[in-house]
Amino acid sequence: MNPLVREQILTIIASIPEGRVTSYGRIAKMTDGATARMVARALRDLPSGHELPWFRVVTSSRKLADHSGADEQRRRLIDEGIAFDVRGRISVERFWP
DNA sequence: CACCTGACTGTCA
DNA sequence: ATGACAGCCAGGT
Repeated sequence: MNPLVREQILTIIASIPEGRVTSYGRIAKMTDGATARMVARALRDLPSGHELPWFRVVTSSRKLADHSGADEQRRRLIDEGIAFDVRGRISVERFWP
């Protein structure tokens, strides 16, 4: 994918405040032409040891995306004060921007 | 080149 | 509310 767009995606994720989340689609719209799937791909391809708060990216339906790191993601979000309702959804007030 | 596969989404039954 | 589905499109086979 276009390296500039990739950089935009990572920069946006890096700026998500602690205790807040945002969706793949929202991030995509903030970039110059990326789609939600491209955001997902960019996250999947992250090297280990990076500093990005990847766990603050969730789906538009306010749930965690279906992937192998979902368990860790849930823990890390709970650790920073984000609550999940009985159906595994996050309150809209937690969304950023 | 054709076809398949997703860390997704908006729409609709 | 909930699930199915058609768009989506870069990468891999």
